[in-house]
Amino acid sequence: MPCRKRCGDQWWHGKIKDCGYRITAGREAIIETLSSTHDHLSAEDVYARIHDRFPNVGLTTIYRTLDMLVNAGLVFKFDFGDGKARYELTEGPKGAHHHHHLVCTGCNRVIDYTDFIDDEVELLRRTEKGLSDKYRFRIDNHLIQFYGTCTECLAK
Amino acid sequence: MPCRKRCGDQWWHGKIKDCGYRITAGREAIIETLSSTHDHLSAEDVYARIHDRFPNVGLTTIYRTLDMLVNAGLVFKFDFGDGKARYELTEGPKGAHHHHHLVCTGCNRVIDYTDFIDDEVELLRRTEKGLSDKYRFRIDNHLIQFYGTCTECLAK
DNA sequence: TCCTTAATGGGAACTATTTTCAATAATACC
DNA sequence: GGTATTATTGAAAATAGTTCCCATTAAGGA
Ligand SMILES: [Zn+2]
Ligand SMILES: [Zn+2]
Ligand SMILES: [Zn+2]
Ligand SMILES: [Zn+2]
Repeated sequence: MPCRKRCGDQWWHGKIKDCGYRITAGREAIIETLSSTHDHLSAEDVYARIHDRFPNVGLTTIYRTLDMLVNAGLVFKFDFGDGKARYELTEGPKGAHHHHHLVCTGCNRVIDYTDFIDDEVELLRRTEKGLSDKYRFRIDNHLIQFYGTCTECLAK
Repeated sequence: MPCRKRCGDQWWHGKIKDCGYRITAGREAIIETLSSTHDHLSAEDVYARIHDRFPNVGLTTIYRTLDMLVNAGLVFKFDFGDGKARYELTEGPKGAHHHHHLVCTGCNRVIDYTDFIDDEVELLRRTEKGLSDKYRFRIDNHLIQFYGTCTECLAK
């Protein structure tokens, strides 16, 4: 039986209120779903995971909400090349958990990695500075993905 | 009036023959189109640019050919978040012209940059090595994109 | 030249996403 | 609390990019 009461403010309430958005049960469910996994969920995936407890949250709302969350900077939208968009929280209750991706072109498996991030971040900072100066571009975030073949697919 | 004769081998003929693919007029037109621009063309864009001279090359063939070229490693497929895939040659007659992307989330403009690539490449090499050892993943290529707002959109 | 088989195009099918619109519910104000 | 305002909503229809199907064509090897 789902809790429909506002059981105290959540860590993300401020962030979306600041953008002028309202807090609704659907949004609560969607963010909760995203924050309870490390998977890279599609809109349909989110729908499937929510539908049991919130049968009255439609797919349209999922799309709209995810879009809104991307706008508010709470969610990052990816494309791994399989025709559907994937979504991931940019941060959790405990703060950001920044990572990059290793994508298998054989089976579409995606590995999050945080190793080597330190060196990368250092370089990225310099690159961002150089790029934004040269092209007069305000850089908000970046996407780094390595494509290749995973162990399982190599075995075939 | 289009030249339908095989006017001598092109630089890419070997690459696709080696993969067991045949040389056809449609494929010739598609690769020629990709190599004559630095734009990031969608399948429909390619179709539009070819259709005058090759009215008998259908959209299906464009999709199929682009897919095949991605397989053969001659073309890279991107997603800039506007719902359609974009294609770019990985190399030209004179060899690779590797670059990364700066994507404006306001107007979807895309800037290719090659500045700072040297530092990046050095780091990427190390990262790739580390990642492929740790995750036993064979890395074939990478995608680096910075997202932000371009000068024009900042002015608004 | 002939034969095998990959490649083709046109339309239909498919799939992810967006739009529309009347109904609902979250916030602001009292 | 009660009410007004206005964002949010779900369902169905519309859209758009991409893939499938299948009878026909043509590339490349013999
Ligand atoms: Zn794999
Ligand atoms: Zn991830
Ligand atoms: Zn812009
Ligand atoms: Zn490019």
